[in-house]
Amino acid sequence: MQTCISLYGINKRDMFSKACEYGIRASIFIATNSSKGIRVGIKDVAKEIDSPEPFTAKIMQILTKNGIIHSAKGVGGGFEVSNEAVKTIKLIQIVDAIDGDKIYRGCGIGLKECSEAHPCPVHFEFKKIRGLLHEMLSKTTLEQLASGVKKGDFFLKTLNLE
Amino acid sequence: MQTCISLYGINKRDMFSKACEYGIRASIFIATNSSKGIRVGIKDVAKEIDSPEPFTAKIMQILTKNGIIHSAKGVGGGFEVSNEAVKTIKLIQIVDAIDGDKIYRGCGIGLKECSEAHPCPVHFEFKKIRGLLHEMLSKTTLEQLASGVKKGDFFLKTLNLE
DNA sequence: GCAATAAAAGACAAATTTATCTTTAATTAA
DNA sequence: TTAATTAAAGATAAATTTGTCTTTTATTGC
Repeated sequence: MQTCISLYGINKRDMFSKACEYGIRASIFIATNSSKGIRVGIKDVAKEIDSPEPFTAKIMQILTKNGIIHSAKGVGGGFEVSNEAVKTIKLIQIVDAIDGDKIYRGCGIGLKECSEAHPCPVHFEFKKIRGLLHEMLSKTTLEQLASGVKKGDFFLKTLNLE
Repeated sequence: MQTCISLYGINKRDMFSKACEYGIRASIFIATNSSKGIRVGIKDVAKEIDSPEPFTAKIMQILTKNGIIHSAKGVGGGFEVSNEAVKTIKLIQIVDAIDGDKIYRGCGIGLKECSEAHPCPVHFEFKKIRGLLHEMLSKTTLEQLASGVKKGDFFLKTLNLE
């Protein structure tokens, strides 16, 4: 008979949604190719970032509508990020477009109204974390991330997929 | 005709799952009462933290199984946290039991393997955020949170629930 | 023991997120 | 102008998370 300690995570929750994770990885991959003047198709994207193709296509549509990436139909078409855009696009724009801003603005324990005047019990500690997250997302450009991948310092998928 | 900038969040995502938010709020509420020697029933809990009663009951079961709160059936029964437990139980135990540890351990953009040796593009920046989150969750005790609520410094629900 | 109380457990349903498939529209090249 | 290519759009399906309801089990007071 055991006292039953720790059943571990009924939910297996990441910081960002799957859609957002794919969106970030895809944007970076597209950016690395755009700098070489190469447009990439949805097949390449899904293959390179190890994501389900049709779902990834949907996310590409959202990113395109939000002006984060550009798409071209037809022969030789595909996705790209302009040389100017890659410098100005920030990670936060991708997150906002897919997961919204609650992760770095909302209350940690879900209160609709949570402020200095009416704080939840974790408000002041969470403020620091949200602040750091917000700062990081606002500062990081697609170019920074893409250049690291191009140099081979960073990776967009695991080598041995299980 | 408009260029269509920012559709905003196809997902509306919080830092923690609803289940986890309810679990934290409920635990704090129970703790504030236990310190006064009062057991609270599921009805009181749901009412006080403004959550759906049956769903909250499920979460209470998880917290009970994980030894975070204690439950007593029958007349005069309900939920409580012992005076010793309230001092030792950390926020991280509630998060682990419900959302698991990926939020403060997993890769920010969903790589199965992401480490110093094989880092994703946001690895080093995310490490700081995850670290701060982990530190905060590990340090914060139920007692700290409950005492703030008892003193009236912190709140577990909004005043005007539209 | 019996009734009342209250949580546990299990089955089920709704909503959201993730994933897939098919059809349509746009573009290019011949 | 036609065929090939490629993303967009729309419909649908599966999985997960959230939420509800009913039945069972344990405890208390009488």
